[in-house]
Amino acid sequence: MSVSSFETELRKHGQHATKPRQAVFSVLSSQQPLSMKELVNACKTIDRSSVYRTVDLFESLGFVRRIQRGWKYELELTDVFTEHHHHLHCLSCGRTVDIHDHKALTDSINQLAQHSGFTPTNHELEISGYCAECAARK
Amino acid sequence: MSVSSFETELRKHGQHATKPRQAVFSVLSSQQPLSMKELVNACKTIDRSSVYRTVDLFESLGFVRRIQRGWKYELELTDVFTEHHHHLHCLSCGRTVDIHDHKALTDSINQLAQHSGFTPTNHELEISGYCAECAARK
DNA sequence: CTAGTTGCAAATCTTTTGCATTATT
DNA sequence: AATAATGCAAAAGATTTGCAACTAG
Repeated sequence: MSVSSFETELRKHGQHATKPRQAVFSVLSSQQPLSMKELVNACKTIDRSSVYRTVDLFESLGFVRRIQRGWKYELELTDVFTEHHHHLHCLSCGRTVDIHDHKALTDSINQLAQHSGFTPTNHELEISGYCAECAARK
Repeated sequence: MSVSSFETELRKHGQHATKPRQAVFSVLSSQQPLSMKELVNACKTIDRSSVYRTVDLFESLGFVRRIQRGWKYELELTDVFTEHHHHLHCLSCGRTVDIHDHKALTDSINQLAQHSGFTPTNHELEISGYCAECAARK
C-alpha cells in the first residue's frame, strides 16, 4: 500500500501528514500485526508518546485496529489500507496467514446478525489451529 | 453454570478451589464480558494481585479468554463453562448479545481454513453494528 | 504566520514480583 | 503437617499529560 494514498487519506480528514505519522504508518504497512512495544522500537527516531498519540489518531480515523493475540494485543492496518481479511493463526509456529471473506461466510454472518435484529457494519474473525507444516510434523 | 462444576474442573487440573478463585469465577459467570478493572472492583475482598494471578491461572487452564472491545480488552469465560458463542456488539448502546454457531458458519470457516492447509481448532467471531432499537431510533 | 504537532519529563495507571503469613488438602 | 495460595508493599511496565519548542500548511 503506497504512502501517498495514506497522505491522501489523512488530508481527507484535515490532518497533517507529519514525519512521525508517516513513520508509524510505514512500519505498520510493512509488517504482520505487531505489538505496541515492537512499533515503538521500530520507530527509533520517534518519541514513545508521539507513537501513542499517532496510534490513537489512527484509531479514531479508523486506520488501525487492535487484535487479540493470545494474551496480548497487536496492531494492524484496517480495511482502509489493506483488503478486508481475517487471520489463520498457527498455534505451533506462530505464523499468521491472511484469508479473505467469501460469499458463504458473509452470508452466514449477515444471517446470524439479522436473526437477532442486528444491522451488522463490521465483523472480525480469528481462526487458530495448525498450519500444514506443523500438522504434518506431528 | 454452577460453581460446583467449576470446582470439579479445577480439581481435574490438580488446583485448589480457594476463596479468591471462587469469587473471581463467580463474578465472571454472572456478567457479560468485563474489564480487569471491573473484575477487581467486583471482587472487593480479594487483593488486586490475587485477582491477576487467578485470571492468569484461569487463562492457562483455558477457563477464560480476552476479547478486544473497542480499544480495551474484556474477559469472559470460555466454552468450558459457557456454550460456544460469539458476540453481536451494538456500537450505539454498547449492549452485547450472544449468538451461537450454526452449521453454515462452521462450514464456511472450515472451508476457508482448509483452503490454506490449516487444521482449525478454534475460532472467534465478533460482529459489530446496531441493535434493532438503536437502528430504529435513527 | 498560526494552529496543530512534537519531544521531553513527569504523572498516572496497569500488571508483576518477593516474601512472610495463612489456608487448603 | 506439607505445600500451595494469599495479602501486602514495592517494583516494573505501559500509557497519558503538561508544556515549551518546532513544523506543516
